[in-house]
Amino acid sequence: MTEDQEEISAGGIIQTPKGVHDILPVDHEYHTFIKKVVRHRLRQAGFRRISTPIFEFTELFQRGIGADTDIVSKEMYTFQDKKGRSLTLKPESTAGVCRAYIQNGMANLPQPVQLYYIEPHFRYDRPQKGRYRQFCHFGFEIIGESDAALDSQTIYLANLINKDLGIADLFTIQLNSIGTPQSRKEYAKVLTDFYFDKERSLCEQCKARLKTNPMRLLDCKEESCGILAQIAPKMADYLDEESKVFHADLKEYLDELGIKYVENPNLVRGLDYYTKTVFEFWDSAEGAQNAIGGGGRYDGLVELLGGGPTPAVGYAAGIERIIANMKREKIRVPHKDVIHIFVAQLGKEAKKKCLSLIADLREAGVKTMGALGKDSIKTHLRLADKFGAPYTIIMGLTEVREKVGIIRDMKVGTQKTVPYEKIVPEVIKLIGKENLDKYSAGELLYG
RNA sequence: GUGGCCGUAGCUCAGUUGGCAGAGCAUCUCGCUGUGGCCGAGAGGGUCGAGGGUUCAAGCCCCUCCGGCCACCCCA
Repeated sequence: MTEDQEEISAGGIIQTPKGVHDILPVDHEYHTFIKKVVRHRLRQAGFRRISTPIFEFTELFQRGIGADTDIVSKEMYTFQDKKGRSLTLKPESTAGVCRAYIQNGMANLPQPVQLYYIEPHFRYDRPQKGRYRQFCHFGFEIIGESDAALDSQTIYLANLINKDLGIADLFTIQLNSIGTPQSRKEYAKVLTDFYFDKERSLCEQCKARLKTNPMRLLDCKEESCGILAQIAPKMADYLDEESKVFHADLKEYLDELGIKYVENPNLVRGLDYYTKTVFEFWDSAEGAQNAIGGGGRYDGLVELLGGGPTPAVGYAAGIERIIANMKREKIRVPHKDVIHIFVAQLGKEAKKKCLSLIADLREAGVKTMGALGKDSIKTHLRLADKFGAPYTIIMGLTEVREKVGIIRDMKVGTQKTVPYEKIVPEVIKLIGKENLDKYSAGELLYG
């Protein structure tokens, strides 16, 4: 097969590349609903929305996420622009949000700065259900203040959103503290020393991890590695005093909020920038470690990216995974993609009359469809039925001549003739004022 | 990146030891020229994921690739 053909699998028909897909109208019902919940809950809590660019300089992610992490070392979509600069499609948003915080001088805003985002992200990974090369994350960040109460708020909000989505009970909150960078460095050294003469018993991957990120050895699933992890020195014993107090405070606040969590001393997280608090929402099913969301504190990131010392905490979750879970639980979401009325017409004069009638109905907030390209009453009624319209307006030459219209109740099959100018008010009465789709963007302000 | 299962119409799937590519649903048309659903008749829609090989003959056997799913890895 030639290179050209590799990306095109079916005789000239171009398909989507591996791991990406269309979001069709039925899936947008979920996306829209989830975004609505996220926006609502975060707006209530004083967060404001931010969008960072889809691509950034590669260095942002290398520095921010960590060059040795899986994300950076093997999962990024990196390319060069025409001037040879290395750019990367964003694999996550926290680094970009911190860059934006610095670049836009947000340190001069009242602290902490609370931001949220709903954005597409990209990772070159082997696809599976709920795991795609382009995926949508929502997330939020509290930047500029350090207090365990903020961490508790972050976890609370994440859990609250899950509750609104009907999936909170499916997930267990895994919680850990990985300490300050200093204490982590010390602990990493202790671990490295512990494993020094045991390297032969480790799996190939762990041998490599030992040099890059020794804490990763703790959650390896290989049997021999697992046994060693059991007797390895514990992070908790090497936590600095500050982190210990911070973690104890956080647990106190979570208890106060009535949030259940599981302490997981082996929870590490794949991104380098975390400090102290780390947490993930894990599938409660036995043995499952699939996460729909995770986050933690990253007090060093802003400084690492060239800003001043700025503590921060945040959370992010995958929308496709949330949808997969909602579907598995047979949770359906309300949506407004239903029409109120179908306008059926016969003959050119009627069609002309219907054009303004359709416009008037829509202006009044009645969701209206017509089949302007077809010319048979039978076809029109059949379409009205297929679209599930509760009412159909029928206009023919007779009605145009008599300046009336027929309103047909599709469920009962009865119909009545009303004067043309009474059609809109009559329809509104039938649909119910409260069900109208009135669009208002709010008053514009000038000057 | 490693291993396994899978790929036939828009959807769900039959297709026998290799022998003319099928069904149900959906779509469109007609029966019914201005009245939907039900019913009946008909039509369109496929290079059987792609390419190559074996064979008189391949949806079926062999190889490669593409794609989906699952387990790793990792994460959201």
